[in-house]
Amino acid sequence: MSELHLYNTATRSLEKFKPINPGKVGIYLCGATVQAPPHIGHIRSGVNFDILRRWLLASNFDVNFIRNVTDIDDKILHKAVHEEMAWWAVAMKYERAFTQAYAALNVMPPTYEPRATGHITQMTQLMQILIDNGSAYAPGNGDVYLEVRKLASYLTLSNQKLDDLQPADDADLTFKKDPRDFALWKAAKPGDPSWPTPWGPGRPGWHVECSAMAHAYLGESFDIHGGGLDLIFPHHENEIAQSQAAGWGFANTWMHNAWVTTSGEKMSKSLGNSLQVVEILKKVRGIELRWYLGSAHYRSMLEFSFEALEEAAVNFRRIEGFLKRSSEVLGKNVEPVISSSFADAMNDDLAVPAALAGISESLRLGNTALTSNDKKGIETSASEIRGALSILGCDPFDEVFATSSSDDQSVLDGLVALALQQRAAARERKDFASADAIRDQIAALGVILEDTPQGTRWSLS
RNA sequence: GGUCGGAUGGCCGAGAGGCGAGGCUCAGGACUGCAAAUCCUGCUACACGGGUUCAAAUCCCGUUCCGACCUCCA
Repeated sequence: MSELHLYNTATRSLEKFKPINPGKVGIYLCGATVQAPPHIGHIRSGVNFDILRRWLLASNFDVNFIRNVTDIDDKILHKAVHEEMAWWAVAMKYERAFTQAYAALNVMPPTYEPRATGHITQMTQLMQILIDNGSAYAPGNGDVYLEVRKLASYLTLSNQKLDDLQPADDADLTFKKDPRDFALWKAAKPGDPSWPTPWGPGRPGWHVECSAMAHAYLGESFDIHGGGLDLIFPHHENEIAQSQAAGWGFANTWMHNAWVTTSGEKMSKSLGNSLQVVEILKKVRGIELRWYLGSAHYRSMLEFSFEALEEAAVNFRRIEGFLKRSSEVLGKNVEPVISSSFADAMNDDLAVPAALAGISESLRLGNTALTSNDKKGIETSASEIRGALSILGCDPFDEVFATSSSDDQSVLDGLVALALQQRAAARERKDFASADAIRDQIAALGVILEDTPQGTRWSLS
């Protein structure tokens, strides 16, 4: 069996994964800043790292998965004014939207989901450490800044040089020692929410919450830190700066998922090209959207189109159809099995596309076995496919995807069976006109029939 | 200006010196009362120009085009 290798952004290379504590993995994923409903780019990140998590679990690791919610920032405050709601109501509204989207796509709830506003104490402690050791300064206006020029290793993740950065146009040097120093803490402005600190009332800057919360739940050093590519700079760079200036080792492996793009461009609200998860879910099921988002390699840009989405959905239904037919023929749901080819692909930096090629092969063999009623062959293929789908979070037998209640189901089963008896009788007497009429009529109601050597099977369209 | 990524068949999407990834579409065939489903066969691509090599989509040099980040971003 191969061993897990992951691409580490920090070293720009594929590395063999070595957990700090044998058998355990600590992961921190930058979750949502809850200031708008999630679009499919946000949820792709959730899906990609959920696949990582499921693979680690399947590889017998004990996974501590922390995904934060940043529930206080400039945009949330702006949105609160715009929507005429309290800032905390805005944050909760969109946090729920994210939670619903994660659930619809079968993204496992994190081990813990810390909110920034619940960790002001930890942030204050971190800032105190940084001020005490001279890494940060409070110039007296209520802000606290990190002095980036003092850090020898600053910008190593993004491989940039401090002097090459374009200084922000609006950098205010009244209090900052260097325009590139960033705010750990922002002094309270009238009307803004604030929390007391030794340096005055204020609210967190963007980056400090992740350092404080990662430390709180994962310790000074942990295994994997993840997020979108666009977080490399400044967010992750600044997290490293704060944490390492405090003397913490911080993350060993940095993983970044690529974006969902439209017309080659990153999704964003300002471009008007963002696609909300709730909108897409009107066209395909959650499991199908997940299949689509998870099917590309996590480090590759995924160029969104409705055609590609539909193609992925059709492809998934084909696999799903095989599993359902298999369970009918075998009279049971097969147990998931991880094939060695699937394991090899996943161990190679989560090479889902390569894994998918293996699923196609199993599907072909499985369908052939189904035709020849080779029960052993059916079970082997179905098990391997189900095993792969369970890691990808797309197992159609997973109870989270169950749609109708068993009561409704039994009524439906009975009614369709009645129609099938009528049609079978018509076919028996070679009255194909009547048989086809029955098929057409129930097709109009959304029930699709397929005649097989084992009899007629039906499914909802 | 600095940093990072990309360009692969009609479409989607892997690969990273040699063994035609895979899927979708399309065409033909098998099976079938018909349909559906399924299987089989066919469709041999790597932005451009040089170079290295027995061998290049892959490595090197150059070019074009596209995108991202540079303190709001998944």
